[in-house]
Parts: sequence; C-alpha cells; structure tokens
Amino acid sequence: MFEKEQNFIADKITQYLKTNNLPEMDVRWAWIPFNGQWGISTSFFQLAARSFGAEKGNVAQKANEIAQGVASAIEMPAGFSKIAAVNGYLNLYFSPADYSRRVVDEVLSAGDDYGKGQPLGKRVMFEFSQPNTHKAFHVGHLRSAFLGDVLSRIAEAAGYDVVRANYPGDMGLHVIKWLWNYLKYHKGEKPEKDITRWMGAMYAEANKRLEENPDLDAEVRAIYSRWDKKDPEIVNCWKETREWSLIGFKEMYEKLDIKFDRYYFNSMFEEPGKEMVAELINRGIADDERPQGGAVIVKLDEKLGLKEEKFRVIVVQRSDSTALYATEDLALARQKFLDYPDLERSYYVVDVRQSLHFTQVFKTLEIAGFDWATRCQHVSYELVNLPGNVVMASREGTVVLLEDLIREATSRALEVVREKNPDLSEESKLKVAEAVGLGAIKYPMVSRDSGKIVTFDWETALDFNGQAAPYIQYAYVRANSILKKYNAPLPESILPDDQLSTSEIALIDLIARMPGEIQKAAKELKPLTVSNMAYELAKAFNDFYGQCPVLIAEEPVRSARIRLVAAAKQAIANSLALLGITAPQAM
RNA sequence: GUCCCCGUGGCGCAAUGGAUAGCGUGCCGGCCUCCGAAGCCGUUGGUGUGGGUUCGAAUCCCACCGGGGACACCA
Repeated sequence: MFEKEQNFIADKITQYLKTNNLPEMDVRWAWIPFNGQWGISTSFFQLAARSFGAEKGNVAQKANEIAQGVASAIEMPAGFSKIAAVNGYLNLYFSPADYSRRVVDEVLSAGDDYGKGQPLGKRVMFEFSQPNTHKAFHVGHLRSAFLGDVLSRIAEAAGYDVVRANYPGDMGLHVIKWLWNYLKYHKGEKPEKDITRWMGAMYAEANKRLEENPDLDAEVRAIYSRWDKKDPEIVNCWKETREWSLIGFKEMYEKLDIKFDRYYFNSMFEEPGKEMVAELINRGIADDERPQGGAVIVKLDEKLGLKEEKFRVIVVQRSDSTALYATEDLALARQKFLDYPDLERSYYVVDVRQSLHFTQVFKTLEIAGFDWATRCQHVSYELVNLPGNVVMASREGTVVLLEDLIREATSRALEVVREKNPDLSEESKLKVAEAVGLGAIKYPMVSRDSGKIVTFDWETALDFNGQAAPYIQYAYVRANSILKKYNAPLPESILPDDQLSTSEIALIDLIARMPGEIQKAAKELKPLTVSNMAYELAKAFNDFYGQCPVLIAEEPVRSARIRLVAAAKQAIANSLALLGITAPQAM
C-alpha cells in the first residue's frame, strides 16, 4: 500500500550509502513487530557486518550508527509521522489517520476481491481427495480434501488459474474383494440411503470373510483375472456399483462445498500405463524380469549411477502383468500435461506415507525424458489419527465416518443455537448449525502445519470455543449486527482522528497485511497462514468491539468506526471464504 | 540397516534467520442498566540434550535422546 514511498526511501538509503562510502544493500521491508507501534522497518545488521570486511568490529553499534545516519539524512514522505533509528533498525511510523483511511477505503472499494492478487496468467493443478470407491469415506480422508480445496482457493486468490482434479481409486484389489463379496452374497441388492456407509460396510464384510477363511482368496483372484479379461458380468457390475459410490461422494463434496473441474479415474490408466511401461522396457529404462518370474522394475539408483541407495527400485508392473498404482501414476502424470500443456505445476496432495512412491514415479518420468516431470510435486501431509496414535483404517474398523461426524457436529451446533438465539426461525437455526458444525470440523484440519499429525477426538472436534471457526464466525456476526442496527448507507470516506486507539490500530494493521499473507500462503503452500490470519482478524475485531463503542460514539469518530466495522466484516468474510467456511449473518 | 517427518508452558498449537517467543485450552479470579457473554480482562507457566555456523538461531549444520512413518509387485 506504500510501494511508492518504500521505493522512494530505498533510493534515499542507497544514495546515503554511496555518499558515505558504505557497501550497497538490498532494502527489504518488514512490519514493525511490536504491539501499538505502527509502520515498516528495515535492518542494517547485514550491511554493518559486511562493512567491516575481514576485520572484527561491533556490528550492533555500527548498524545503529548507519540507521541513525540514514534517519537524519532523509526527509519524511507524506503519510508517515516519524522516522527513527532503533537498535540498528530504521523504523518508519505511519501517520495513523492517513493510513487507516487508505486501508479502509481500499477494502470497501474492493469488496469481495480485497486481498486477491492480480491475475498471473499461470496455471497450476491440484490433485486431491482421491477417495476409494467401494469403501467408506472417513475423517482421515478429510485432510486431503480440505487441504487441496483450501490450497486451490488460496492459489486462485493469489492470481493463478487453478485446475482442481480428483482421482478416485475405482479399481484395485479392494474393489475386486468388494465385487466378490457382492456377487457371492448380495447379488441384486441396492443401497437405499446412506450409500457410502453401505458401501463401506460391504467392504468391511468382505475383509472379514476373507480373514476368517483364507481359502476364499482363490475366488477373489479368479474375479481379478475375469476383470482383466473384461468379462462383461464383472465389468457391468463394477460400473453399476462404482456409480453408487460416486453418487455418495458427490453428495458429500456438495455438503462440504468442495468442487472439482476434472475427474481422473484410476481405471482409465491401466492400459495407457502398461503401454508406457512397454516403452520403458524397449528403451532399456525398465527391466522386465517377468520371464524369470519377477516383475517389471526400474532400478533408479543404478540408472542414475548412484553408489548409495536413494531412490531404490520401483515396481512399475506386476509379475502377472496387471497394473499397479505406479503403472497408472505414470500415465496419469502424462495425461495431465496432455490436457493442460501450459501447467506450471502439477501438485499431488497425498499423505506423507507416499513420499517415496512419488519421488520414484517422478524420477522415472524424468529419466524417460519428459520435460514436464520436474513440474510434478508431491504436497504431503501427516495423517489424522485416533487417540493413542491409532491409524484410521476401514479394514480394521477403526474409523470415524464423515457422515457421523457431520451429523454430530451439526446437531451439537443446533443445540447451542437454540440456547443462544431462540428467536431465529427454525430454518435459520438449521442453516447456522450447518455452517458452524462444518466450520468447526474444517478449521482444525487446515490450521495445523501439514507436517503434524492431527489427533481426532470427539471432545476437541465438538468444542466450539477458543481458536476455532465459530469464534471467527461470531466476530463476523457481531460486525454484521452493528451494521444492521446502523441501517443506512455507509458514510463517505473520512479522515479519522489521529488519536486512534491501539485496538483500532491493531485491527487496521491486520486488515492491511491480508494481501501479503495470501501471497505468502500460496507461495509456501501453507493454508495455516490464512487460517491464522482469519483468527487474528476475528480476535482483533473482538478486542475492538469491547473497547470502542461505535453507534453511540460522537461524530466524526462514529462515521470512521462504522466504516472500519464494514471493512473488518469484509476482511473476515474474505478470509473465511478462502477457508471454504460459511459466514452466517446471525448465529 | 537406509531415508523422511515431528519434539516450544500440564495439554493442543503459532512464530519471512531479526527487535520483547505469540495463541487456545485447563486452573484460579473478575466483567452483561453501551452496539450479541459462542465474547472480554487478569493470574500462572515454555524452545529435548550437546556442539557448530552467524552481528543475530525455536528456525540452518552435525551428533545424541525421544516419538511417528516409508523402504520390490498395497493403494
């Protein structure tokens, strides 16, 4: 917001350094990190250290000398109130009235677009969610879904063209097992409602039967080879039952407000994958050990001439010639770039256990000479576990089903709404409960560093207080409530009193940082940056709310504060939108 | 055995290599005759260990300790 002034001062600094025979420096601005101090700063430590060359010297003292020299040598640009040298830093303090007006005006004129960056003309793809058909959808699957969704929203806001891709696992051993169980024991049955739960239960049943009687494995293998020969009964049954899962998934995505531009199916890549493997064999990249009873493999370390093991060996096709995940991933990666040749980055939002798998796949593609191979990137995240570090596994039955969590969270939220706001219509109460319940589920998944395991427990998941989505939603509702009472068009832009309170300053400061935080989140692929920002905004607003009366304030303070409330409301709404969390008008 | 990730108050988490390490929760105490108490204020308490790099380290490097994960036909 002060680019011109920043560059102006940077030029002045460069000039000063030149006339004083000091080394050049790259002026980088940062926010002054203290509460109640408002402005930007740059430090001179690096410069001071370099100015000594090989000699020793007191860097801190020198840095401060330079800062002081600069501070006294440059004149203050408009919009600032003070320039000072502090402990080796040059601090430029904003003129509060000017600055706050600038920020508030900008937010109000940009509206829903506030915080977004200019279009970059660059396209990226996020592949995420990858649910397995014929299986349950549980809380462990939520992290990829939410992470991918929020990363997509952030990248879009930062100015990228984003392709959201889903890659359902619609074929594999799990599906074959399911089909076996269905054809043998449930032929002709159809799910009435709660489709995903029914599909998951059937899968668990299949596993139980196979565990109790391992002799049945032969029947499962028979189904697999019938599938491979495209036996019409198997193929048709697969098509029909797969559709049931997909219908269930679509319902869930709709509820979670997650959209996809493109569906790639696992099953689409069996044949193309095998063709690519055949080519790899022809070109001497893959070794075909099938004649000796082995599989088709790529000895990555050997091909790269590495002495120590790093990429190891990847199996790209089974010894019985069926496709496995790696086979399909080769073809999928290629397909993405055939569909979108200008893709700058192809992200795979998949859990951390598959890190090696993806480095192997991408390396294989690189060795094969695909120039886009280095544009593929695995975005890994840690698991969602149950207390005691128990992994959620549909086979073990240690899962919390998504539909159960949603039902529980919304009914719990409904209870609270009834208690807090009995005057709302029943319909509004239900809507609020859904917004609050879903927000509460989502927030913890995107407000934690991806590298950290999330432990799911009901108590925490259903706790709506503190650093959680409902807190942010509540701040939004309060802002909205003030504006509703005000009930008139916003006042004209106004230069507020210079005596802004610290809570007003803190709030405006956070709002002003929003565009930078969004860019940072997109660059670092860190949704947590945005969820933190949303929370900080809400906190700052709640603080302001407690300290600064709005409607009963004297003019012109009243008008300035009303505009600030509107700006804060907009900023909170925009940050919630980036998280895919609904901002209710009342709650 | 090799490789990857994590270690910050009792618990759960933040912190572009930068100035005074922030929050939530829990415990205790306070605040609704001013706009919504799903809120606010106050109190308590912390960077696993040992080296190194740097003007400056929770952050980078090395070793160790503790926890989790991946390592040829699962997805």
